[in-house]
Amino acid sequence: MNKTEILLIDDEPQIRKLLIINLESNDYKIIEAETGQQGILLAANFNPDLILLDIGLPDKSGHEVLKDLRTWFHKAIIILSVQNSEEDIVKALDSGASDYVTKPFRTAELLARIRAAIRRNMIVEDKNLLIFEDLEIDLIAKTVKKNQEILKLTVIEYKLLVLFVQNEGRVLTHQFILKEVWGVAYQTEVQYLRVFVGTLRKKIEENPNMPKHIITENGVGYRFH
Amino acid sequence: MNKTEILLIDDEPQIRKLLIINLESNDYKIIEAETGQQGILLAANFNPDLILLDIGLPDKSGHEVLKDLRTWFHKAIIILSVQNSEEDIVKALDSGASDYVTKPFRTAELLARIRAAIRRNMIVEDKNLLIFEDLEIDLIAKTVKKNQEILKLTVIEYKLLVLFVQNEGRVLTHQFILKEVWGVAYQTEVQYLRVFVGTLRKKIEENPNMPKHIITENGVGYRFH
DNA sequence: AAACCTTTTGAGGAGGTTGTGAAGTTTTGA
DNA sequence: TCAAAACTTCACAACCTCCTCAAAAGGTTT
Repeated sequence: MNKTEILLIDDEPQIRKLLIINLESNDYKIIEAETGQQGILLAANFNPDLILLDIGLPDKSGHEVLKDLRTWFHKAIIILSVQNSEEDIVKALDSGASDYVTKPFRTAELLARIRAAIRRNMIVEDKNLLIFEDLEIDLIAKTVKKNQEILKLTVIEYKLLVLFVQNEGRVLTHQFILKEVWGVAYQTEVQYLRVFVGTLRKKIEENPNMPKHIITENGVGYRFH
Repeated sequence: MNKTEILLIDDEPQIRKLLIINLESNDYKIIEAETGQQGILLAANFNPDLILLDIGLPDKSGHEVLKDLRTWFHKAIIILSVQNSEEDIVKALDSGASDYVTKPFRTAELLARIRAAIRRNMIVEDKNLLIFEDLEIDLIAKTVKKNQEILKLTVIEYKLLVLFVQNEGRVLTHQFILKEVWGVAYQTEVQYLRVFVGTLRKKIEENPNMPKHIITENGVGYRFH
């Protein structure tokens, strides 16, 4: 039988040790990471059932790691933190954290929250490889292929495409896209969007004049199909 | 528009009041229950998107209410409690609670946990589709299909159609439609409406001369069927 | 049935939106 | 550090949407 895998991202060895003892005795398989960078890498390789993420990491803010993971990792992520500030909790939950537990935590409660989070996982199937006819987007490897050939996309082009494919069929307003890709401060810069939709179409569309993937919704925004 | 509905089961009036003010200002619709029995009844009637359940209820232990609800209610249930005992938390989570928040709670955190729980609901939830014979309107994706083919509607045409379908069977006066679609200042511009009903019919009707969806109510307005 | 009012339909133009090439500016990577 | 790549900004042509007007068709009332 396959054990449930948990990826533990935390820089403090003593905390890791404590958690590993507890988790292993509850029949979980643990993968350890000391840094956010390493954590992201291991998450991609092992595709664990749950991630325990310490928000106070040395290399990268835990919040950034969380956002990064959430672009393609759809299973449970529980935040561990010495921070108990409301702001931090709200930020983490709104970035897609499944739960937020403050250190020092009570072991039985943490285990119960892990069980609850894993129970909810069941429903979510992960979709890390998205295929649309001639297009193939691998969210883990962060690569895009058109007819089996790898395309070279810039950072913004890639973000834009991921936003589109994750909202396939839905009409996305200019403002929404700008907010998601560039940030809240850029919500009025519709021209950026036009330029980048143009370059993206040139790369992903068979015939950029007659786009079949990125459809213009006049006066509103765009829709991906 | 459809607001997210939250069922609040708590016997303390002042807590209810506090929560209702906060939740309503965040655009949720609240249903109140004072007892567990009443809560179960209202949950069955309203099928809310989330339940906030006080574990310390007078009539029935909250744990029993939780178990009862979970036999058929599969959306989010967040436990509120003055109890902070680990045993209680573990018990609630293992009985199927989505989250456990101790009183006194911090409002922003509770709101974030509510958002997180509702976000997870979404995955299971079916989409908001309106179907009228050959017509299919997806209010979330903002797309309209006729015989499975996506139609290209302008902003005004779409607004007009949504207004019609949301008032199916009802006679809508010219003034009402103009007010809703164009704004209060346009209530006398009946001609706008006539022209747009014309273009909309061309797009959605099988035979625009013999419309079966948008029916003219002479001298009054239109009716959708 | 005639007169009057309401609705449908089509054409055309004003004004706004979109796409695109190219010129600046900043960032990235060797 | 420098060159290349990526991003931002601009200008303008092409396009689309909405409104206007007018004529024709359809309904209602006397």
